[in-house]
Amino acid sequence: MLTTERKALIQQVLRRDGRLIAKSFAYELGVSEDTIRRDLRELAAEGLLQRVHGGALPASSATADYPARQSTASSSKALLGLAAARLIQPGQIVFLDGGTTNLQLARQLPLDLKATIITHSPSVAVELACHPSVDVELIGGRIFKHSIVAMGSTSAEAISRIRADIFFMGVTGLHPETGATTGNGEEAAIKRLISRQSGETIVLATEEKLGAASPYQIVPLAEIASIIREPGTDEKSSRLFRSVAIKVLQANAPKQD
Amino acid sequence: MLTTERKALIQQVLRRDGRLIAKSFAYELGVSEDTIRRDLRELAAEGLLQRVHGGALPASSATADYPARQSTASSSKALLGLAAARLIQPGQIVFLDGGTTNLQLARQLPLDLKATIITHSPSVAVELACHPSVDVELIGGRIFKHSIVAMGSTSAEAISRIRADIFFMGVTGLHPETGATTGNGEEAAIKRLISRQSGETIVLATEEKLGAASPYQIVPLAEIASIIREPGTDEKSSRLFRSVAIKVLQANAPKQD
DNA sequence: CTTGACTCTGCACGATATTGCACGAATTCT
DNA sequence: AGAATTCGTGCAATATCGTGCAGAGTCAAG
Repeated sequence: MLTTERKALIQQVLRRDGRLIAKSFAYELGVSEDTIRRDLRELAAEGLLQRVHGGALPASSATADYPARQSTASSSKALLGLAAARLIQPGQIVFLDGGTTNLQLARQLPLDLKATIITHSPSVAVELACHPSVDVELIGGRIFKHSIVAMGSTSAEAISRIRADIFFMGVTGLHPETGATTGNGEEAAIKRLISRQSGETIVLATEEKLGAASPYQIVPLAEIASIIREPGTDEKSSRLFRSVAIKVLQANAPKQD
Repeated sequence: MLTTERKALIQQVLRRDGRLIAKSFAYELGVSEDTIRRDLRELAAEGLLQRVHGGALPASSATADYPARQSTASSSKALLGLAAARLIQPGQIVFLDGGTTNLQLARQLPLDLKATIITHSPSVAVELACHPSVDVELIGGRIFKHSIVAMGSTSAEAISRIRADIFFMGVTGLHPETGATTGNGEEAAIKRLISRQSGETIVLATEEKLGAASPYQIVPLAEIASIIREPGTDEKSSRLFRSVAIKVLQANAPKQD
């Protein structure tokens, strides 16, 4: 049994079961617990999993991660959402990605907007169900619990039959060289597909995502039409993106209206 | 059971139910109350929940949202949901209809249940996204805003490719002569389709629906396997349904556990 | 072919974490 | 007020962890 092989297996088990018990896994593989523990320690050092007493959990498991992010839904995301919502023209077909920022966008849609919103996020669909005039088209598929969106072949097929005018894409990183990135390979593939089915792709980027990079590339920067950033973001990075012909729009500071 | 995992579970239950009883949760997990109390204390120290006598509540922010959910979830629907959740065997494929009663059902699924839940209700999908062990398959389609479920030809096509073991169907009327009925023709058609793709169809009926009829028939009584009714419902009507070979199960009255 | 450097693995052992129980204090219910 | 829970702490048993160390295997240079 190769070390690398074993480590791959560990990550596979984590993805499958969402947990790994050091003791039982060692027995299963016929190696000592020490070896497994060593593997776990090393993988944890690389940030590939979360080491806990007794075994390991996925790095950013569905168990702890999403709700934590949910609570970070700050007012800046609402501002981004509002700025994005204003870009939508009546009658357009808009694809809304999952994630808290896009959920904010859904919440900010003008109540008199007539448009078709397509989404693979059940949360966004629920949010829009009480909007009086937009049509909502839900993409089905297997629910990916980490980010609560539909994924898999069913989703991909449904998406491939649709052409949207705008895609508001959620990312976890946006970097001049690595482009738009996210933390999951399959997720990246789905986003890429949606992006290519859409007239233009717009990224809503909170400050911490600008200049950051995650493991999986969705698309290179060239395929992104615009970036909407928070007010107060460092102007330097914006210039960097503008230099590759991307529009960088700044969300307005809060105003009394 | 890893300690970290258990703590994550505690927070999940808190988000799901809005509260946690130390004693019953300890029993549910098969650990001592001391262990749970210790966890609660530690989580409280991190500000992740609010410790109260007998158990815990979500950390302040979410507390406000609990009474809201509590009110929409009348206790009788929760009871119906619980009774229904117990009918699901591990490994089964279950189709969950939309509606508040089925949302309750989703909320009541045992945390250790391994099954596949299919639904065309984004609300149910969101609710189940934080369930640790069920797979969730979302049916896409145009969102019908009145009942917040996906409908239309896309949904019908996706449904027709699936065979489920059980279908928990929401209805607005259940009458010995008109059968199961609902208020919208297209909705009735979709429910009928799901019912015919499923091994058995089970209706969760709150008291006001028994003996009532709505404009559109979904299926005749003969195609319904069981009805789950609230405790305290008039026994006469149950006999009527039993006479056409339908099992009528009664949800248990609340018990102290 | 031999030697030496290197890696991987399993074992030993002290350190640390977790758990369940006991018991008195605090809280809630009646 | 009195009974019944629930709570918190101390404690002992057990499980798990991390580290140092030695043997086995690998590989490349000599």
